[in-house]
Amino acid sequence: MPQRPPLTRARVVDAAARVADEGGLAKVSMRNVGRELGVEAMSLYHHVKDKAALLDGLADWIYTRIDLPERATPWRPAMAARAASTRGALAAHPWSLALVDTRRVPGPHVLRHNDAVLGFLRRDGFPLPLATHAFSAIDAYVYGFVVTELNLPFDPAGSVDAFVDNVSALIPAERYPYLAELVAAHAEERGYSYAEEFEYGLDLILDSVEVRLREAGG
Amino acid sequence: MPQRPPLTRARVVDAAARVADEGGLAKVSMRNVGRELGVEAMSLYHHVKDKAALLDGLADWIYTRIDLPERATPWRPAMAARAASTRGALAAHPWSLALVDTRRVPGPHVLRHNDAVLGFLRRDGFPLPLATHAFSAIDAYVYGFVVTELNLPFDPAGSVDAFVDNVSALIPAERYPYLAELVAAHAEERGYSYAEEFEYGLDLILDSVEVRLREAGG
DNA sequence: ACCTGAACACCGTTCAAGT
DNA sequence: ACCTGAACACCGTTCAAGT
Repeated sequence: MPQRPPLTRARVVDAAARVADEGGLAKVSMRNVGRELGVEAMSLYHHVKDKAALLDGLADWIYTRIDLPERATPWRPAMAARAASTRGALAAHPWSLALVDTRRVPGPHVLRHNDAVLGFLRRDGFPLPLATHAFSAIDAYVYGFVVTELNLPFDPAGSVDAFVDNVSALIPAERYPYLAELVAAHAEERGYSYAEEFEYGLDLILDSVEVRLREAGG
Repeated sequence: MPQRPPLTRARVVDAAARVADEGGLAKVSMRNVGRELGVEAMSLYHHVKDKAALLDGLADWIYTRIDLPERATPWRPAMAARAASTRGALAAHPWSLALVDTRRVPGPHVLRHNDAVLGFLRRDGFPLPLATHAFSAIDAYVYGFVVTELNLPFDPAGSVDAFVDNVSALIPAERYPYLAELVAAHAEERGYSYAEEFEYGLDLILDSVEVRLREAGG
């Protein structure tokens, strides 16, 4: 009786995702992923060509965590929901962004996702060029937002007090007057939320897309 | 007589940038950076705390390559120029994006840059909230655009023919009809340029920002 | 076909030792 | 104060050997 199910490429990639979730991308080594599966590192080479292929697998894996747009929804809330889902998945697995950066061969889940989004817009009346532009702009914005979000010098879910302490130590007002003004304003307002910031920027894009769609007679 | 100038933190970071430019981020090891400077790896530890600090230095270094907005320019072309300069710097040093992802402590050049941009908008009539929103949205878009640009399965500077060959092999039309349609359209048009795509998306954001600025009485 | 152990050429980092 | 060499605990990957 086999103590463990046989290795497959999918099981190897899943294990790598678990290792990355626990210890970050730096901990994803052939040896560590092997250990996660109760197997020697060298066994993995029967299922992935090399470590680069394993990372390609991880880059595709994250797309299994992103919802596809639902057929019945109008395009604007559908795109907003997709953007939120993408942001959530990338933020929940912070290692994934670094991979999206560097992988050059899109995996099957990436292709399926992109095809679905494009199809959704086309069936909802977008001319092909506008669908392309909108898709490209929204995706760029979402990726970039998560980059800056993960890169914040404070925990966005944390308290405003901690935020102020943390940042004002880094930002002397004499040297960076406008950044200091910004920090002070946020400290006063107390309601600053990065989630709101996300939606504000997304609406800037979607507003313009809506104008262009009307101009195109959609 | 000293054969080489004494090590400094700045010289160490410059050397690391050279190593990254030549061989990618993976080649940036303490040993390789040491070799670039004609010095043992262990000597670097007198100038940077550890490898993480060296990477922090690299993440700040890229901002020395990005132009600050010029005082006399109106906000819209100034923001467009800054976006283009940022995109150019990140694309010219592809390793830099992966670092912006993961570093949590902004360096002095990052702070100076952000302060300058914010100040530019404020002096040009932007209320603080709108300046913040615009800055955040533009930066997210630029970062994310470069992510997808570097991630393209073809060389954006290459020929359209190569692009079509490359992509259509990856994208069977039966499985990905909308992606296939997109590829076919681009192949026909022949003029597709990722530079135009960049500006189209940026204009989506800037158009909306302009509307908001007028509403705010700017 | 699938898994393994030893081996090779690398890592980051420590430490005691040199100047 | 600054640089070094040896050492330690890691890497990815190869290869010949096992089942």
